[in-house]
Amino acid sequence: MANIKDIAKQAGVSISTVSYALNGSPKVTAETSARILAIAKELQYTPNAAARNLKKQETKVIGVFLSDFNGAFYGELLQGMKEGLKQSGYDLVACSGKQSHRLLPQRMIDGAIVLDESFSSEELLKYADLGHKLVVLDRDLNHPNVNQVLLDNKAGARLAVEYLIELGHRKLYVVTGPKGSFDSRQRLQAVKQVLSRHPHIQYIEMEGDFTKASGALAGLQIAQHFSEPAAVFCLNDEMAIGMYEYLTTTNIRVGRDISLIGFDNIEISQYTQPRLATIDYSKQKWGWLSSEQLLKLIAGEYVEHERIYVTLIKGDSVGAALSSHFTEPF
Amino acid sequence: MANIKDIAKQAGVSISTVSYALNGSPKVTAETSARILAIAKELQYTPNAAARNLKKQETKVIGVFLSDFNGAFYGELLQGMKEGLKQSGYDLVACSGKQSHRLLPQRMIDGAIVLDESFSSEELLKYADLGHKLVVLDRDLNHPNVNQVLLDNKAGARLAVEYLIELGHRKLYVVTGPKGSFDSRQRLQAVKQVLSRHPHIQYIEMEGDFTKASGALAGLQIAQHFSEPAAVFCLNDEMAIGMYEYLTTTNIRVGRDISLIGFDNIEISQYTQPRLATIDYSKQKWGWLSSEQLLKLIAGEYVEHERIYVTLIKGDSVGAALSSHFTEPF
DNA sequence: TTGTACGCGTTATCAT
DNA sequence: ATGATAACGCGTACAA
Repeated sequence: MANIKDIAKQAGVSISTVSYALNGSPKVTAETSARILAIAKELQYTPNAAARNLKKQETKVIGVFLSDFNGAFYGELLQGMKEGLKQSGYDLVACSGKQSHRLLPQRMIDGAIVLDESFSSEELLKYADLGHKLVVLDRDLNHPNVNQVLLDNKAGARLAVEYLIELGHRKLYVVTGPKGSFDSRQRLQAVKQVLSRHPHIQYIEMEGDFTKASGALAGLQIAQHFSEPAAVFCLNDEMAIGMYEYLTTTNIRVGRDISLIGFDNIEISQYTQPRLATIDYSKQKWGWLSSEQLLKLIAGEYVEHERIYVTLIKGDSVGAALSSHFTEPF
Repeated sequence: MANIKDIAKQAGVSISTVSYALNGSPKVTAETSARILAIAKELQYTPNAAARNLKKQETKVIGVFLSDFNGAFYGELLQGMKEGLKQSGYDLVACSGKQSHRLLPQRMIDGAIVLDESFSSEELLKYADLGHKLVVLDRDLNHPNVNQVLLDNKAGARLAVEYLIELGHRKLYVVTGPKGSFDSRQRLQAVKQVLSRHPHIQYIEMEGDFTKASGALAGLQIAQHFSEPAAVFCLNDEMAIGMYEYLTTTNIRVGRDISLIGFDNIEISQYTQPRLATIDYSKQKWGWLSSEQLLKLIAGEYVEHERIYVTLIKGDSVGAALSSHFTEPF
């Protein structure tokens, strides 16, 4: 593997001349430069990143820490991040697992975007204190070196619950995410806020973990005690899909007996019959904005926290509560 | 950010002593070592990867090049790779896009696993010639620095087609993947091999591109000209699911009018009603084996190409051709 | 154009 | 037996 020294030898010049030529500096004559470039190509020269990183104190790589690589969910997000890095000269690498955290403190990456609940906030703060630049998508973390790009979870949950209430539903199941989840906590908080203004609503909370399986399980429990039409708000689509799939194996009809709404608008949600009502937001934009914010942080620019807005997507998985229920005596 | 020099100053020793202590060398007394370690922790010392990589000529990071981050497909694969790297001291980073190819020649990674048709074989061979270690999952590439871990595509396609033929089907649609796809080519070749032994089978080839949308489109075309029960082999599940979803909106019933089989056994496939017949293989094992092979290549060990075996998963999306068709005169 | 110091950790060599 | 000195890996950038 040829290095800058080999080229210098071949060209009969000093290594600094080679470096200048390779970097397009005007300090080298066009002919010398051309000769050097030709030799570099011939020797298949590629700069050694370690040496360059060492000198420049930067790698031009940013990392994304994900809790896992599953779900069509991440695809769009990462795609958006790449979009935000286009022509910035930065590359993106995705990592998962505690092992790879070392990339940050060891400075193999110039900054990181974090979407991994299992990455503790203490650890993140430690890195931020050491000067590392971070963008977090899944927690509230205030530090000059940390920027937040968060979903407007509360607005989303409000939209969902109010939609159900408007349609006349008076019995609401909510299937939560895992205990540690920031998104789940925020969504649940908003649900409770809305419900505090509607004390007549019967509210049943069920614990899930954002997986399809936990949604199916919740569906099973609801089906077992089914007595009257009800609304179900699964705090993410994954669980809503799990419940939907379970319910199709029963007599309970989604959209008639159970009004089901999710959160995230993942790809499958538009394919269910009837279509799953859900809360939508642009994953592309989320990713794009995150990487952009990180670049600014790295550049030392001032950045304010960003918020990703959400919208309600109506779907026939949610039906109107039958008016008979209103007229029935309690 | 503290470096080894700062620690040496604090401890009143030389930097080499610090280095020895940090690396657990027996050349330093236990007390000195303990003192140094304490100071290192206090100063929150973390080695600079660039400096270490420069000296050691390795990064202990391997890269995976993917064509995109979509599809639940990659999750298990990457999970498997991580498994194969456990306790090897290596970390895994996933990349996508031509931009990030630089990580390999610039030696930011010690080797790479490639599952990206858009990464040209010429480029890969160039890197291999330069001494970089590669494992390819999506092409036939022979080079001492390249190892192949390929699916047994041909066996899978044979299983699928023979299954359909055994059930009496005499009309077969095959929906292919994109032209450049190695997997698609291999599967198609095997299909034709089997069919050459069954000249009486009516064979219709349709071009797809491995996306759900292209499967749906193929389904539309089949539905428009539907006249008699037929079998369809979509060369991946993604397309089969797309077709399945489209067909549910028509009068054509999967498993009765159209016998549908896919390839990959992705997660959704087990949830369709009726269950999608498909070809299964362990994505975990594929990933695990790939990373293991790469580690061996990097270690300079001799490795032979590996093959991932496949099995047939029967499902009610495939039904027996009605015997009436046999007794009918031609 | 060129010489050279620098970034930082590793390790062989030399001195105590 | 301990520990210090210095060379090394490679590219960058300033001074000469």
